Amino acid sequence: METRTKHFRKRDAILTCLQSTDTHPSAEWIYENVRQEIPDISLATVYRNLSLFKEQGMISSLGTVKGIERFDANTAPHVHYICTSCGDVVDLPQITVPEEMNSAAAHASGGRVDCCQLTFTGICGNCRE
Amino acid sequence: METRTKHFRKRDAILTCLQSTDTHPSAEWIYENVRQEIPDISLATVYRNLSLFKEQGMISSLGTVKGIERFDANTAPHVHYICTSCGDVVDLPQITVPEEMNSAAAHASGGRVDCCQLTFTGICGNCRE
DNA sequence: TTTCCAAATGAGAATAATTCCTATTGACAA
DNA sequence: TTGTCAATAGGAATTATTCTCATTTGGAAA
Repeated sequence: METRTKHFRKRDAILTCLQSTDTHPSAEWIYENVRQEIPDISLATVYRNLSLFKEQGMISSLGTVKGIERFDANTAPHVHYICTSCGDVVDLPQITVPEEMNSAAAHASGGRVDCCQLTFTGICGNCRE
Repeated sequence: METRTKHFRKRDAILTCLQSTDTHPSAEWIYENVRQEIPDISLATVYRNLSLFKEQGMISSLGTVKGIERFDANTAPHVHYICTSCGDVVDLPQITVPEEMNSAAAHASGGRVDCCQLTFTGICGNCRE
């Protein structure tokens, strides 16, 4: 654990919170959680720092689920399963996108490929009862 | 071309507009385009019918690009390339997700898989100059 | 034709996620 | 202590999308 001054306590708390969950949370969720330890944190700070982290490539975003952006501390390429009923997101580490698909995509698009997202959607086991 | 009564002229125009482009447009874009032929159409009608079409499975949504939802008349599974600079979306029909990945995802998640989305992001040829 | 009904719509208000603005605070250097 | 600058809180502003409701429309019954 690096020695950070009080100046960054909140910023660190936001990152730590995201890193310590596998729920791919929203900004609001992170806000509520960090608030448990740091009651005077502001939602704007959460948004500000999340977009800062994202810019720096320290975290990634899954895009929006039901209109709300979801974040992920895992920046390595991996596959997601999203339940369209409850909105839960889980990783599917068993499945990987073959490397040659990336170069195929770069070739086919004529552009540079920075990232690849494979997402399955459906109804999860819980929601089907 | 099915015989629809005049009652559905605007609804049809929205669907036709989406079907006649490969730009994966936003609601706003569709609104502006349909407005060329039908000046008194309202943005609410565009949103209303797009979500109706989506519910009925007649169209699909790519999710949001830069915070704006993008639609697609092609409901068959296919791969997209999104430029993070200009926001353009193109299809990559050359690339397909092997069928066995779907069943693997269903098995790994323990849920039902309804759809699978593979999206590559990067900087397109135009934006790199 | 005239009347009636339900679906479709327009216009603008309402909502909600996200971003912006400004005054304040903490850390550090001079 | 004083000056500076980054980080922040709090709330206002923004903006895509949805909602409300009065109105229009086309079609079918009378």
